[in-house]
Amino acid sequence: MELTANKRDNILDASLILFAERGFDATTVPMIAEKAEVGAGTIYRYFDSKDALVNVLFQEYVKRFAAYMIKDYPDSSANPRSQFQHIFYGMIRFAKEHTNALYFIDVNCNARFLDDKSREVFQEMMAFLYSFVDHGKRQNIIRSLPSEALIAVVFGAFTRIYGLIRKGVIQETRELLADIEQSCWDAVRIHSD
Amino acid sequence: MELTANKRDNILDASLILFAERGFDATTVPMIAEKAEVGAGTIYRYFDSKDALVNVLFQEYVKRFAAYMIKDYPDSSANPRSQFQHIFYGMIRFAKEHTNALYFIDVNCNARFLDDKSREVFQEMMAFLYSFVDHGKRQNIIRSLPSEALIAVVFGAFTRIYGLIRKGVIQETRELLADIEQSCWDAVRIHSD
Amino acid sequence: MELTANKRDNILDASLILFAERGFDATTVPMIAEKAEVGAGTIYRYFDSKDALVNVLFQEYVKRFAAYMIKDYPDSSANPRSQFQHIFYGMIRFAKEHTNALYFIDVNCNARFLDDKSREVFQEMMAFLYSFVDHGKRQNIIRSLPSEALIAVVFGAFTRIYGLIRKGVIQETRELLADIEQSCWDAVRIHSD
Amino acid sequence: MELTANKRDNILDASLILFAERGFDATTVPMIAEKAEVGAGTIYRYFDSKDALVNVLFQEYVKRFAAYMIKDYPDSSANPRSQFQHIFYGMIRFAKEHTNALYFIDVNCNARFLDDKSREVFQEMMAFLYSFVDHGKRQNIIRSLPSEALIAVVFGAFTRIYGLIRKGVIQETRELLADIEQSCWDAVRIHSD
DNA sequence: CATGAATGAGACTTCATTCAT
DNA sequence: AATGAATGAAGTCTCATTCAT
Repeated sequence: MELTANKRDNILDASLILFAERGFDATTVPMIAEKAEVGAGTIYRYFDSKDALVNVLFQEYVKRFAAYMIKDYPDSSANPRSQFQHIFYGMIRFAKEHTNALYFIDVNCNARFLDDKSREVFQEMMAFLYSFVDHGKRQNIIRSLPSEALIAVVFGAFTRIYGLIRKGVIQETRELLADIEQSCWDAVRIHSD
Repeated sequence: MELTANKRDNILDASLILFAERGFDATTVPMIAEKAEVGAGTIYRYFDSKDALVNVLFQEYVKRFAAYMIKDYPDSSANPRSQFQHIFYGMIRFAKEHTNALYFIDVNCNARFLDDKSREVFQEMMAFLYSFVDHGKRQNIIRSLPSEALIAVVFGAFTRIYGLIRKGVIQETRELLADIEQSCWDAVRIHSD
Repeated sequence: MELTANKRDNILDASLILFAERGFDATTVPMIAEKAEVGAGTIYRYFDSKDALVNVLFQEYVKRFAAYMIKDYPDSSANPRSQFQHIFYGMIRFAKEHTNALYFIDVNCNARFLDDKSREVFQEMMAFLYSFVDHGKRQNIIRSLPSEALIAVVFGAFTRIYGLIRKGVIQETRELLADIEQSCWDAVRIHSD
Repeated sequence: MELTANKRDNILDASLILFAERGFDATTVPMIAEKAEVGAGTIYRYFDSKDALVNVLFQEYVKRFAAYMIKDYPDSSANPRSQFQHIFYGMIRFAKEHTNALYFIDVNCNARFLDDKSREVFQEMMAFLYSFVDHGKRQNIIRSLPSEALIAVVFGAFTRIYGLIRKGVIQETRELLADIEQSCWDAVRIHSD
């Protein structure tokens, strides 16, 4: 009868689009229901509350995002430049496939509606990035700024860029992405000149 | 009667703090009234609606932000490096004095509740940045990426950094800010090495 | 297949417990289904609606209650004292075997969800009690108060007592029940002293 | 502008009528609002929730009920007969002035929605009745049945009678009330014959 | 027959806005 | 001019009932 995999996924997909477009508070449960093509009550068969829904969504995508970056990550013997490239292209792949998700994570990673589990999952992902930055700093290849700041610079720049792509302001070409990658690397690395 | 400048400013100040802390939709008019120490009805003497209030707030701070960057801006004969520095330290001065405002502008610059006037004011500010970037690109000093992308990188990085400062994660020292400025410049400039 | 008599009885049993514990409006159909160990939809194979269910339940137990009192009832030549005793011990037997039912009937005998049939069945039972009271009043053995009032006194006292027993506040001993019976008889009979 | 004392009282009055007529769960907040002639939202200016409202109502009337019985209560040197009469006529006065309240207290004194405070207030009232019963039992004037049972008999009978009066089934005359009082006293006293 | 996922009407509650004071 | 009590539209969530399996 249903062509789509299942209703739970429809609800999550619809939520992601709406939360990214309008924000959590401006998105109503009936809006989600309509876009997911389910009854409003159905949402409560899959999620305890609107809050629970947004937390599940956050956790699922943060985990997936982490997976994109961690998969095939060069081991610690690799040089930070190639590690950075790996991470950055993982971010790009994730952003390409889940454009709204990246924006959603970025905007809401400090939201008051996130529960402990969500914060924990987010911190785990950040921990991975901290370890990369620390490694690069120890090798005198990455600037000796606070790790949080370095990550913020790259993450902030990257999500902004994908915001522009999402809105169609700029075109996502292989060349552009390579340039942005270089630009971000230049922002965090130590320059010899 | 009142010792404070006036009620209108109290309302704007209270709104800014709450909108930055909780977001527009999660902030209620009575919350604003309480923090502003006025009656809820009083807010409607100064602003037509909650929407009108947030638009006035947005416009006032965008204008002020622009003013910080534009004031004493080196003329077009100056080199892009010093222009960038001027702009960046203008952003820093604004962020120092109006921490919440910067975050508020950043998060809401695409919000659905902004009216035409707000979008226009924001675009005016952006236009100033475009002109700077274009100038630098013509001189082969700034990378030949889309201007929107270059601005996004700097703005994204900068607001993220101030988010961390606002939350107390990192300390705002003269040294840190200089390093961040250099980092952002390295992100947009063309490298000779 | 099933060891229990049948699903219809399971549903009625579960309903009785829940309606007595929580009341009709605070009992949900899924609650009944769970306690009856049937699917929620199954309830609608046996009863047209939640309202129909509660009416069937009410009617079945009122009829059974009446049967307990009427069975072996001393004929009209018997004296009212022994008739009263018969009725009272019928009530006790019913209450012992269907504690929840007595409370359920008592609380809901004027409920808005009862249909005409239920009211009729209840009135039939009351008619039997009226005839007993009238008989006793004609013999100057029962007080010349309105029959409704006399029945209310005994019924009110009795159900309250069984409420206490149900909750475990007092112990149901043969002696206590005899005392209560005497107490209730003293409430309705004419005293010679 | 308003002729009625105030809206809070209107809300409590309307609630009492509806809770008595339909029960707590079958009464909706808009129903209360309509009967109280206030907006639905107004109810929440005076009470935190529907639950809070019903608890306030319960406590207020239980306290008032206790006051009716306790006022001018004959001291412990008085005989139990006159004490009983005092209590009973206190109940009658309360029931006359607050017919719905008595029924409401009676039906809901074990309701799941009552909070600790409500149960406490109710127990305080019951404690007064226990002390009367115990006093009478010590003097061999009241039957040596559990105090809970004796109170239940009188309370059960009395509320049932007032239920009939409320519904207009029987007329509330001075004579009837005197007879009922005697009847209830006969139910609890020790008989010499 | 039996099930339980799905539904949507309607419940409780919040909050932007009005208006009598 | 300033207030805050009052409002009711609209939000989140529940649950009696249906129906495809």
